[in-house]
Amino acid sequence: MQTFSEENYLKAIWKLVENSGVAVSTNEIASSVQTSPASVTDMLKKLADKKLISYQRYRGVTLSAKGRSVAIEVVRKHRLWEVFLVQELRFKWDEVHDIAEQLEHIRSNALTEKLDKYLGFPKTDPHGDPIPDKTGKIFDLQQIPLSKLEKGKKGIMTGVADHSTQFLQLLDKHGICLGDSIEIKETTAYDLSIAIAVNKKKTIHISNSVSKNIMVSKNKS
Amino acid sequence: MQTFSEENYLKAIWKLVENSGVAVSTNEIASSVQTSPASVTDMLKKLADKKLISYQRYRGVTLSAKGRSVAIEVVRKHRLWEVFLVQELRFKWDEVHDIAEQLEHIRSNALTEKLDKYLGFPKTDPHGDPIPDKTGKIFDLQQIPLSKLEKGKKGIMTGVADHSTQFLQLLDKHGICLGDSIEIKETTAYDLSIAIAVNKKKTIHISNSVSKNIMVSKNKS
DNA sequence: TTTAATTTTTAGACACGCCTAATTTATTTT
DNA sequence: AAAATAAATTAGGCGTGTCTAAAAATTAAA
Repeated sequence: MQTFSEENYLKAIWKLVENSGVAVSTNEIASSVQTSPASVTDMLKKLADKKLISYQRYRGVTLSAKGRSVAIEVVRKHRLWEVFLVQELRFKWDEVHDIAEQLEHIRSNALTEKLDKYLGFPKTDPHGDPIPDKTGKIFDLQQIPLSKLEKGKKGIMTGVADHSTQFLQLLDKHGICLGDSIEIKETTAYDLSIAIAVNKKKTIHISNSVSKNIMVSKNKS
Repeated sequence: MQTFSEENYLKAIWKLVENSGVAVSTNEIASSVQTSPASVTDMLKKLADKKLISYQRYRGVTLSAKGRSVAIEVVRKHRLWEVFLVQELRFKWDEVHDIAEQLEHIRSNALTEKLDKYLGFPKTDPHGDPIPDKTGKIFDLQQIPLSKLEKGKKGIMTGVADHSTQFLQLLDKHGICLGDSIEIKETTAYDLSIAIAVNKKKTIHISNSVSKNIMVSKNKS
C-alpha cells in the first residue's frame, strides 16, 4: 500500500522515463513534483526500501516492475476520471486536471473497473492520452508533433503535449480540437511558425511553441 | 482549508451532536473515529485554534458555525457519491461506504454541484439519509425506529440506523428494502421481537436489535 | 588534470497525526 | 466529605513528508 505522495512520485518518474527512456535524475523529479531535490532524495530512499524503484545514489532512478504497475494504475485512474468529468459531468477539457489529480488516489479496484465499464471502456482521455487497460497495457498512439510535419502534408490532431489550462484554452480560442484534420499550408523558416488549414476550412497561423505541443497522427498524408 | 483528518473529526462530531443535541465527549469522538482519547485531545486543540469548534478542556465540544458548515459539506459529498455509486455504477448499498469515505474529501465545489445536477438533485442517499443541499439545509425525515411502532400500525421503511455491511446484508437476506410498507403483526414482550408483514405479502420475524435499526416514516398509520 | 560548476546527498529541523504512560480533573460511591 | 473510579489531558516519542543549509560526489571547463 502506498501513500498519495509515493503514488505521485511513481507517476512522475514513470512519465519521465516514458518520455526519455533513460534513468531519471533527482532534479528532474524535483521539478516535476514541485519540491526540493533534498525531499526527492528522502523519498527515493523510501521507494527503494519498498522495492518500487531501482536507485543508486548519484546514479538516477528507474522503476521496478512493481513500481511501474503502481504508476500505471494511477495513470489509468487519472485518465478514466478525466473521461468521466468531461463526458458525463460536462467539464471542459482544461478544467479537469486538478480534480483528476485527487480522484486518481481513490483506492478501490471495483470502483475503477465499474467506472471503466460505465464509460464504455474508453481508449483515450479528453486530451488524447491513452488509457491503460486493467492489465496495464497501453495502446501506442503513433503520433508526432505538428511542428515535425512537412509542408503539404496532412494529419489528424490526436493529442496535446502541454496539458496546461492556458494552452488548452488557446486551442479553444483557435477553434482547434481533437479529431480535426490539419494540413500544413505554409512554413516560415525565420521563426518556424506555420499556417494550417483546419478541417479544410479556415486557415490559421500558429507559432512554433504551439505547433510543438499539438500532436498529430503519424500515418496520414 | 482542512486536512482529511480534520474533516473526519468534524463529521464525527457533527453526527454525535446531531444525535444527542448536547456537547460531545472526548471518548465518544475517540470511539467514533477509531483512535485514542489522547489523539482526540490533540486534534481538538487544533480545531479550536482554527475556530472550527468551541472547546474547553474537560468540558466537551460543540461545533462553531464554520465547523458545522464544513462537516455538512463533507456529509453532502459523501451522500452524493453514494448515490452515484449505487444509482450509476450499480454498486450494492452495502458496498459503498468505504469508497464514499474517500470520495467525500475531494475538493472542488464545481464537481460537487455538477455531480448533484447529474444525479438529478437526489434528496436522500441509498440508505435513506437526507442529502444536505448546497446551502447546507437538511430535510427533516420524520422517522422513528420500527421498534417504537405499536402492534397493528403500519409504516414505510425510510432508512437504517446501522450502516454496517453485516446489517445491510441481513436486510437483503430478509428481502426488506427502502420503500417497503411494514405492518406490525405481533409483538413478543419477552424478547421484544416482532412479526411484520412486508408489502402486505410475506410475514417475517425479526429481533429487537434489528427492529431498532430499521427506520420507518412517522406519519403513516 | 586540476579547478570550477553543477548535481546530489546528508544534517538538522519542523508540522502533522498518531501512540503509550503518567498525571490531572471530574464524577461516583461509600 | 473522603475515597475510589472514570474521563480527559499532558508529556514524551515516533513515522511521514517537507524544508534550508552545508557537505560530498559528479561532471564540465580551463
